[in-house]
Amino acid sequence: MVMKKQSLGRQKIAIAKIPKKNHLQVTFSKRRAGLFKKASELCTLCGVEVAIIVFSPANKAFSFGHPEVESIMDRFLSRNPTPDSGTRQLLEAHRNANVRELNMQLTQLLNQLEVERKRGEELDKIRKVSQSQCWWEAPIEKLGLQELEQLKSAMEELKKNVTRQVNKILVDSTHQSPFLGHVGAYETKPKDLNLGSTMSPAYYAAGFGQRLF
Amino acid sequence: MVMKKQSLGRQKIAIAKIPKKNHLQVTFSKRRAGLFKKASELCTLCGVEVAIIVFSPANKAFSFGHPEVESIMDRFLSRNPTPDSGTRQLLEAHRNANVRELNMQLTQLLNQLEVERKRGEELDKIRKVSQSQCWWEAPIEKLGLQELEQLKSAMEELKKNVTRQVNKILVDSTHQSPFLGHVGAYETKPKDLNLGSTMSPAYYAAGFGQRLF
DNA sequence: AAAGCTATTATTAGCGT
DNA sequence: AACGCTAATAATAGCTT
Repeated sequence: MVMKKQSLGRQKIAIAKIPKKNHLQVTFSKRRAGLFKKASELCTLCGVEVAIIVFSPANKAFSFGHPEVESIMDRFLSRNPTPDSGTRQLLEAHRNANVRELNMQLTQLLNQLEVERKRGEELDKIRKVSQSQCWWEAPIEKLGLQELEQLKSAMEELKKNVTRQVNKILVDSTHQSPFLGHVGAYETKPKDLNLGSTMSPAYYAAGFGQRLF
Repeated sequence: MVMKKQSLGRQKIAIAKIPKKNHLQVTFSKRRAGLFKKASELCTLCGVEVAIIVFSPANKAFSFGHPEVESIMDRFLSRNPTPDSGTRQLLEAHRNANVRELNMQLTQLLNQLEVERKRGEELDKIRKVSQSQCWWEAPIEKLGLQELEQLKSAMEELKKNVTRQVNKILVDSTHQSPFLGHVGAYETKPKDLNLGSTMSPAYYAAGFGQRLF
């Protein structure tokens, strides 16, 4: 009796938009729940206030709030005077700082991308060369007459070279001259995206508010 | 020499308010970062909008927003009874146009980078295989004695095959086999490596709002 | 406080149902 | 679409620096 493996288990995924609609929906639901759970734990563990608003792919609003989304938003907004008050310049400066930061990340990424692209091309080239050098590996029956004769003489030449080389090494080896080729490895440094942060106080535990429109 | 175990690693904790102040602060920072990261991933994976506001134990406000905390809050509030901000959103939108643009580029680049990285890995793998299959392609000076002798006998065998084949074709051609009349370009069909690389068309990016008051 | 380091626990991707 | 399962990845508690 053959038991097939039930599942490969969790697979690594790239953080990029999920193309398949239904798959995306499932992931959205699961991860939204996970996010709200994390928020809830943060509230309980640290006694802080958290509000989250999520607009789903179907444009529906989901919210989490402890103790209340609205009160937290109000508090937040009251600390963020509408951009016609005196703090505007501060916010402006801050925003500019963000822009600068983003620009830096952008530049860094462009450089990285260039490196990776070059590397990709390099490897493409290697692959191409390797394939063109290996054309005679194809079934011999497929070769044309001219090619076969070319191959034949190439073979004979190569055989001579090889024989010569073998003899050379046999001679050299009596003189103990070993050497090894070394292939350098590439090193990439993906540089983590930096999560920004700041601060504030509060208490209590979590509740899930879900709104469907 | 006795090495004491460096750490017990992660320990299970109950989800209840952490009593030790400094410990709580550390946990708050770490988990807040984790929460924002999760939110960012949700944004990217599902192309949705998320806003988070957290008031820290020290009463400081931290926020995460994609694309912008304010715009999401406005959208949320406009669906709920609290209409007091109407024209602000437009100003905000304009003000943040370039930030959004940068964020988009950033995400696009991140996605591209991921694809290129994958492609690089793929080709690395191929190269490795290719090298192990084609070790004899390396400069002949780098080959070891054993490899050279292997190569030599392979060459001899190949030469025999080639000679035999050439003769066969010569004989056939006297019988006017029409197949071999032309010596055209040899066509390889290397079976293009199919990199399933549909790029996601750049969706928004996570913006990290950072406020210091 | 902030950053690094594991040993662990927690989350979740890809399946079935 | 929601739930269960499980192998695997990801997050992080408790330390050290």
